[in-house]
Amino acid sequence: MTMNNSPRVSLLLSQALGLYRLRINALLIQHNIDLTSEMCTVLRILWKKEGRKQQELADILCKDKGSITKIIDNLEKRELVERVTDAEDARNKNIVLTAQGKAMKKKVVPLLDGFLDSVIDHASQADLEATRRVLTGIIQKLK
Amino acid sequence: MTMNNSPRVSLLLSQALGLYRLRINALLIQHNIDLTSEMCTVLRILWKKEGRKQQELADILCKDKGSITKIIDNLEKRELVERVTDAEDARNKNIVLTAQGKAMKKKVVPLLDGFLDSVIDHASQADLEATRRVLTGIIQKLK
DNA sequence: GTAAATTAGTTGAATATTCAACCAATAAGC
DNA sequence: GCTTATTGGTTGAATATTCAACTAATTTAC
Repeated sequence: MTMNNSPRVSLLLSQALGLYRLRINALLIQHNIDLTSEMCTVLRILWKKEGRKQQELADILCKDKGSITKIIDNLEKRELVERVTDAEDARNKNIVLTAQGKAMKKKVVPLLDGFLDSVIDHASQADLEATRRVLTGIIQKLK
Repeated sequence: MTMNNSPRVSLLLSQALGLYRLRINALLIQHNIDLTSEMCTVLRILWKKEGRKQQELADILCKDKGSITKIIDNLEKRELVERVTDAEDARNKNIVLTAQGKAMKKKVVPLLDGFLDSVIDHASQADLEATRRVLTGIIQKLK
């Protein structure tokens, strides 16, 4: 008789992501940064390339556009980004960074990168590659 | 010069889990099952071993006890579980399944298991083991 | 044995998420 | 050129999540 006691990948995903959010939010509060894990994820995309429209952000993050509307609301409330209606196509709103939003990058990126690296420093490169391969496959399949 | 374009594991996690929830919720609606992905996760634990207390559920799922309170509220509203105050220690509430809650197992488990297996059927056993190893390590580290 | 500390659960506020319904702007079809 | 379809964004309802403050029950310390 063969036993399969491996926990479901989906369960591990849910546990790991929940803990990530928890620790990242605590880390941000600890450094007096008024942001959440999710707001940082959106900001990181904008820090790479500013002026993306909301639907692009939703596509990149595999989220509903309504979700993005509310995160942008919260970022705008903190005066880190602004919505700029596209001159070419007035349906689009391009999200641009304010000076404050740009300045935040220097504080947040090193902090989060350091943390995120430390979380996976126990794993071998081969295992990390396998993990990325599996997760990417899952994402492709579900998208 | 070496380039590292690997996406962050944390980002892949967030994308994959979001898509899982999306597809599972759609699958449940499609089969006229009035449950969410999260409710199923809690039910699956109870189907394995009934009568757990809320704090145990929170520990297993790495969630805040407030989260569990609300999921149990929703399961109770659907008359699938009941809170039974422990006779030994009146602080604990043991969550037991109703007849309906037990019956639901036959419908939900094969459906979800089939789906969850299909999502990872593209991956090799070795890659899946590596993925479980990495995720388990992350969970240990963050807990 | 009573006071203090701990543990289990609930509640309300803030954020996140999806969905469906909606509005506005643009694109396609005829 | 109009009508229709599509696309981008917002909104409100329902659920999920955490946190901090709270209540109630039990345990620990003296």
